Amino acid sequence: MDSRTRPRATPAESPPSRIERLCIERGLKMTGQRRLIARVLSDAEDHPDVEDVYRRALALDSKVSIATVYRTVRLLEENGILEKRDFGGGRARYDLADRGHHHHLIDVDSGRVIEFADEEFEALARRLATRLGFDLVGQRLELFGRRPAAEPPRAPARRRPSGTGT
Amino acid sequence: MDSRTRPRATPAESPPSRIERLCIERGLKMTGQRRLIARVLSDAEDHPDVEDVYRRALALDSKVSIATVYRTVRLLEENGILEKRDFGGGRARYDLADRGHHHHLIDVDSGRVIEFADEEFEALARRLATRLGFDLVGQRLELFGRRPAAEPPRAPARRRPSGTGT
DNA sequence: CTAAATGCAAACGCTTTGCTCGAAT
DNA sequence: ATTCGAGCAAAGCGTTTGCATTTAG
Repeated sequence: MDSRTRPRATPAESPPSRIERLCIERGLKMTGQRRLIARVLSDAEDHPDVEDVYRRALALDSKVSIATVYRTVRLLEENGILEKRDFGGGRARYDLADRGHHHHLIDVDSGRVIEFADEEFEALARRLATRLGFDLVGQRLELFGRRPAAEPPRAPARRRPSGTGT
Repeated sequence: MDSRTRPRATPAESPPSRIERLCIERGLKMTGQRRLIARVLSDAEDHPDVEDVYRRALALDSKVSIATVYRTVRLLEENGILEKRDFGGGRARYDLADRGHHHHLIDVDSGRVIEFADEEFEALARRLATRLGFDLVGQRLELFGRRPAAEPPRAPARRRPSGTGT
């Protein structure tokens, strides 16, 4: 609230994040909190859920409400900037849309998420849809895996494995 | 409450449903409502959500609470009798576990769900996991498709397309 | 200046749970 | 008789929304 945080005075503060640029391109009104959220998401290398984004945003500048994060994340999704993912467990996760088509392998022991893409799978998916009499308009592939027993899994990680991904 | 509904007097009422048999095998206590829910699920050829099950159960005998449906469905899942599916949209859907490994194609216009299985995909999934350094312990494949424009889709069916599937 | 975004708290939809009463074994 | 299930209503969790205030363009 005082001078230390310096809300949004100098626009030359820091270079616009990738998402911020995309927002401007699309003519979205850029508020301080949108810029903040845009940065958090641009910098994210994982698949944060809304609360992750909220926490990281607070850590950077502190003055966003979770409602705004929800609204912004939805706005970005509607504008094709973000993609909403559903890995089960209630929370929605997000990642940049322009990272291209990819799927996920979830390490069931650590909760870590690995991205991958595969041509062969794309082709197979299309073939399967066709065989069933449909045009493929979307797909979702998730693999759940476990590292082959090298060391005994120390922490089965129950609630909220989130966080680290990639 | 009165004689019309005849709660659970004669055990010879009707032959036990498949799920009821499985429950008995596993030594689960069989109450009237469990028998009822077991029948609804055994007869279901689609992927009902809890409320579907609840409604169908009420239609058959009327005297179950939705809490019991939730509890029973969870019990059955924990006993490997049911599988919980998440097709997005908040509601969990269920189907018999012993229908074997299969995947789903969701008709995005009608919400209808088509099941299919594919050897080639299974093999590919295993290969992908291996390539990433994991043992495959689970997978989820969903295709979203649209019938090639033969007739214009009459009802885009937004909320709760549920119901018919297969 | 005007339309739109934010914050806050209340509302929401699905699911779970605490507690008491009733039923299954 | 004893243990476990059922019913009901309240609570929980992630997400959305109404409304008054602030802000971007």
